[in-house]
Amino acid sequence: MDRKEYADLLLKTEHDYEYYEKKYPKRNLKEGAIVTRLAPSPTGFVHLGSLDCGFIDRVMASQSGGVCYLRIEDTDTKRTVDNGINMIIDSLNKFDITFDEGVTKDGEVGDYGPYIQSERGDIYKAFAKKLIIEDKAYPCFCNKEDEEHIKEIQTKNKEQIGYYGRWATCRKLNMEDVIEKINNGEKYIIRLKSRGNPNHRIKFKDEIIGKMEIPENNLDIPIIKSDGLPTYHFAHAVDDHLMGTTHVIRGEEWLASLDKHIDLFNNLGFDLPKYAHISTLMIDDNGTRRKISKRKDPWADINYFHKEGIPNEALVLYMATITNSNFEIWMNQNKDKSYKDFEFSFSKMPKGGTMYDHDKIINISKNFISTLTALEVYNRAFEYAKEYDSELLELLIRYKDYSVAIFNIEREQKKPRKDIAAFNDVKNQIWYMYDELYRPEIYDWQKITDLDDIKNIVKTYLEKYDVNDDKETWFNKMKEVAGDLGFASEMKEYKENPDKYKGSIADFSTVIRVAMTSKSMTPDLYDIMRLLGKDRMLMRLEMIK
RNA sequence: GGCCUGUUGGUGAAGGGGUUUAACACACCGCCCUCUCAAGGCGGCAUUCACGGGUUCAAAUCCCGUACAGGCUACCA
Repeated sequence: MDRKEYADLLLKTEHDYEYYEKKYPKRNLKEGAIVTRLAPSPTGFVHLGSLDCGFIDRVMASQSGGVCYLRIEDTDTKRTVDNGINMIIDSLNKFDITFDEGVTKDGEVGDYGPYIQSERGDIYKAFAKKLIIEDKAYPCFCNKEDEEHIKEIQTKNKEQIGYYGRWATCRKLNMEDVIEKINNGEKYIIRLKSRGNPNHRIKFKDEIIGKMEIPENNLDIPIIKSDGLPTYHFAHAVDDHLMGTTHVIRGEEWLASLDKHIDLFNNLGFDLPKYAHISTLMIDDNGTRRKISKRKDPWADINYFHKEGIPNEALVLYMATITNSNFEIWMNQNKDKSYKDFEFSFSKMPKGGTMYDHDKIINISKNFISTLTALEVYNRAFEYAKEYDSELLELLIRYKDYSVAIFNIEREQKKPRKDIAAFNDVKNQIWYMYDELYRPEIYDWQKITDLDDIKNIVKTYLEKYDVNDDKETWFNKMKEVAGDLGFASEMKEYKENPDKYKGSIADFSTVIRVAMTSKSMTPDLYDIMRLLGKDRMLMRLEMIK
């Protein structure tokens, strides 16, 4: 039996690797264009880290005039979830991450498919066969127990752990042994026959981390599992070669397997793509840093931000901010531009580990919302309420114009109000504007706490108040009434002689503000009063008790 | 244990031999403006870049060691 027949016996394939090499031609790219890919597993949720990676894939491909495609890595059949693929596509789309090629909701786009790994079984096997024929791979019949046993001895002897060299017993099997075992129906996997020597060091340059040196791989890593599907490492080498990926952008946790990937690319005779290992998103957990996890950190799932009412755009801006530290400075100088106009670079991406900063996201969100028009805020609040707050939704529907007017207070101007940090905060900011939710409240920290005094102040003022007053008149009337009732109408006068007065104009207006809104912190009182109207204010006066 | 990576203020971080009396942002604290708050303006907030040694006229920046942190060490990705 020659090696070709031997390989055929080990792995049945429809085509050989030459067929696939021919089927997928080299890409025609313009100078400097890069090809990136996002390769998530359809496990039923999208990790914040995947979003970050997808953001970088998209942005780096776009700005170079290249291609960014979506590949689905579902070789772990135990973890794949129904509809997981659509979920990934939908989620990513919301964050402005779209793909030029690969898996879409209506089938696949592009010349390098299939883009779903579970549908590429024949391709992986064809390349594994190539390795077997060239004596660079071999079948292994060891089971879990055998490997555990090896590991135990290795640990005791303080030797390198793993399947390699003299420990790799199946490596020594000759063709006859193998054929006999197969005829006996024994299960097997295919392993790489590594010729690496860990005493040799490979010089390598990562696009982000820069120069580094790692020992050569000498482990006979599995490339085809017993279920016939490839391991991540093997699929990575075959796919990224065939699909023409120029830049493999992935999480830092993969850095440790780089030696294996280099070994694989060399043995397969493929050119090594460029690598960019992006730093892991970390969280400060009681003083120690750790990788964010979906179990412990709710925000690891990007749906969390939707529930919080944080706009997708804000999260994208946060991604941009942590991707290149100089982005934030640029953005502040180019407020009218899109993040897509910024030129991101690998060299400015963080090394090591990026701290997840929720305060920063809130701040970005607050600034972003402040740039929206009143109607946009209304629409977004509406969408949010539709899912999470039926009480607010009802009010927004019943009083649409009124609500838009509320959102418009101090909004559409050069320096807009920045009170809404996220849409889950909307009700907390404006509830008192709706009679349905309004509850009167008087606070003991107020300068004036006597109920009769308060009622008298509000009543006297409301008698003079006219909804049609312009702002200046409005304020002059307030000063006038304040003066009549023994308050200082000018702050300066009050500061000079505080004992002469019952309080300042500020104290006076606080009485009105609290009596009308039951809050001490509100937007512009003039606008609020115009929206409430005299009748409703008189009603609120009656409610004081 | 082994291998890889990192360590700059309250926080995220910029800076990779002299232009750093260490950028910027967030947070915090003052003051100003002001009908309140928010916003805005002004100012404060690291005598110092984990520690020890070395190279150099000169180090946060280069080299070595130590400590600490993280990642990987699956027929998971």
